[in-house]
Amino acid sequence: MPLKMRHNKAPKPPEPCMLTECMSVISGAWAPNVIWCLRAGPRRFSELRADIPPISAKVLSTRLSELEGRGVLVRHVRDTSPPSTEYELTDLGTELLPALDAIVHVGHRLKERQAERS
Amino acid sequence: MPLKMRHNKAPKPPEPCMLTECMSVISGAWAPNVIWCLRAGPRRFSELRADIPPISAKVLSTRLSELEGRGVLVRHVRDTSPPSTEYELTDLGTELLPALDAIVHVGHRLKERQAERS
DNA sequence: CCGTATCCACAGTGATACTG
DNA sequence: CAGTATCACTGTGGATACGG
Repeated sequence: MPLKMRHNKAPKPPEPCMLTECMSVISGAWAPNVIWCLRAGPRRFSELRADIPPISAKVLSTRLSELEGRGVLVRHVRDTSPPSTEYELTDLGTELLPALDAIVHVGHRLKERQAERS
Repeated sequence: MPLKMRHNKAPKPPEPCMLTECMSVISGAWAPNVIWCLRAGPRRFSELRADIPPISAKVLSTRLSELEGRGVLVRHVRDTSPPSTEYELTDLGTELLPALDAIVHVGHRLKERQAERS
C-alpha cells in the first residue's frame, strides 16, 4: 500500500499560480495541434487523427474532452448511419490562434539563431 | 553529413510535430512564469524564487538553464562579494510576452464563462 | 547567495485491444 | 466511424540535503 507523505499544500494561490492556471487551457500533449488543426473550420475525429499522425486515439479523445470542458471547442454529434462527430472552435478558442502563431513564430527564429551559432 | 541518419520511427516529421517543437520553447513547469517575471527587466535568482513561491531551487535552476539554452534569456554573473546573478530576457524572449498575455486573457474569460454556467 | 546532487512518487503518455 | 479499457513505462517535478 502506498504510503502517503502529505506535506504542506500551498495555502494561498498567489499570482504566479494564476498564470499557470490560465496557461493550462493549452496543456496536455498535442493540445495546441488540435486547436491549430481546427483553425479552418469543423473537423471530424478521424480527420484530426490523420492531421496529427503520432497521436493515439486515447490521447486525442482525452484532449478533445478536456478542451470541450474548458470551452475551447464544441462537439457536434451527427446521428447518421455511419456515426460522425464534428469538433469546432468556439469564439474564445479561435482567439487562441494568434497567440499560438506568435509563439511558433518566435520558436522558429530561435531555432534559426541557434543554427547560426553552431 | 557523413553521419548516418536514423530511421527508427517517424519517417518524416510532419507539420504537427513542428508546431509541437516550437511550442516547447515555453515547456516545463513554471517556464511561462519565469518569462513573465522577467518582463520588467533583469532579475536575480532569489528574486525569482520569491516571485514564484511554489517553485523549488532545483526546478528554477533547471528552467533557467533550459531557457538560456533556447535563447529566451541570458545570464549575467556579477562577481561581487556576495555572489549575484541576473537573468534577463533576450529580444526574442521579450516577443513571447504578448503571446503569453493573450493566452492568459482568453483563459480568464473562459473561466468567467464557466462560472456563469454553474 | 547561488546553485547542484540524490532519491522517488506520480501524472501523463503510448501501445494494444476491444466495443457501440 | 468514434471512441473506451487496460497496462506498462518514463519524464518530470518536489523534497531534502549539501557544496562553491
